[in-house]
Amino acid sequence: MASKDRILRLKEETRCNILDASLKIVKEGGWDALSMRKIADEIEYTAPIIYEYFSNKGAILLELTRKGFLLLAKDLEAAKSRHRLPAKQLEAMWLAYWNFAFAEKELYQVMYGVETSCCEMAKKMPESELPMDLIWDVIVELMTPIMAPHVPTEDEICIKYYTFWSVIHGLISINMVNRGTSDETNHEVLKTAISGIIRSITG
Amino acid sequence: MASKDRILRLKEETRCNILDASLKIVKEGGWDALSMRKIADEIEYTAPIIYEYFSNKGAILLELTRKGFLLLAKDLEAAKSRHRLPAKQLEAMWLAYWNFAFAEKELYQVMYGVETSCCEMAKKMPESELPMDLIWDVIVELMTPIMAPHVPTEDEICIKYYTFWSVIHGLISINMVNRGTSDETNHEVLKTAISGIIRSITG
DNA sequence: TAATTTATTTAACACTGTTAAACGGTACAA
DNA sequence: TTGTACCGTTTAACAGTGTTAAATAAATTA
Repeated sequence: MASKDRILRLKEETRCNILDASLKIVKEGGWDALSMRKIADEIEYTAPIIYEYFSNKGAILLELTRKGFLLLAKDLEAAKSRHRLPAKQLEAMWLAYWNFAFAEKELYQVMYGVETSCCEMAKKMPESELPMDLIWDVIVELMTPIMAPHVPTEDEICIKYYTFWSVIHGLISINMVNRGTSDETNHEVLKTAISGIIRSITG
Repeated sequence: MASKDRILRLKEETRCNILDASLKIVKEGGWDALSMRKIADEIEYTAPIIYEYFSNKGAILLELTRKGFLLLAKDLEAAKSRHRLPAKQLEAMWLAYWNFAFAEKELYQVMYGVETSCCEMAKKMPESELPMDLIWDVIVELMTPIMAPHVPTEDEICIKYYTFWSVIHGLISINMVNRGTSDETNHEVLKTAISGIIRSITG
């Protein structure tokens, strides 16, 4: 009877090994590098054995995604527990969110659909800077008369531009990946965010 | 000699056809559905001739990406030209950016690395709502004492949450696809954005 | 020890991107 | 006209992918 337990324990262990091996491969070579045969190699089995533990490759990704959400939630709770004031708690939690994204980059990618393999492309393409240049100019125009005769520095413009871009691109990707909220909420977020940043420039 | 021109014109046309066929396939079945053989089917050729026009599949994606940036730039310029005041121009341009993302969803995805195939996963996973719930609670706590005895509505909380989330997730994904800036700028954007939204709550 | 169940692998299928070789036809020189 | 060089195109193949069914090895049970 005890042998049954031992076997079950072993099965649970190799299941865990599969997940660990997967994450290891992804961390070494990105999500494109993850294949069933490579996982099998890593755990010193052949590929079909994996299907005894996961119905398909997607089930592995799903399990890693779940682990990611649990880990993130743990970090958020820890951050919250370090403060008493809600304002301080919020600040700490979003900072923890930020840190998690880069500490567990691969998990964050699969959790929220951030594709990095396409980044090589736009890097060597001058056209990719066109949108930024166009908006950059208008931000400069908006800042200059206010601060006259002080000319805004690169950094000052940069911060404003990335604040704009982040909130809008963020809302877009959230909606594309997860179907965020209602259209009304989206436009409310958009409008108040944009006018808020503009106000922060014009005083 | 004119036949040379005709041939060159035909070559340019099939090159264009390849790009059109690719975009058509992607719009019908997503980026995963795009394969060299399907493109060949669409233009009524066999796969290897595509390599006469593009060195590899990546070159096709790159060309579509370039088209996307040009199209977006055109939209931004058009939006700008419709206003005179820089503040109004900025507002219109970011709205145009937003509209472009959904009008040319597939192009936006490849331009900025937005992965949608993973969205099926997190949908049926209760853990994916854990982070939101944790932060949601703190936002409620932050809003309640201010508006007392008025209890904040679902919508009011939602707007604040998504504003937070958008700017932070946006900044994260922008940095992951390697279009980000310096660490100092990042943290400046983060800190000012977070404290700005908190101030917009606490008055 | 023999039979049966379980664990694991081998082989295969249908895909993928990509390349080399073969084929068909056209253009041009002898 | 014939031969040859070229060009466009296809066929065949390779290595890789996820996945499944069948064959085999190992362990357990009778």
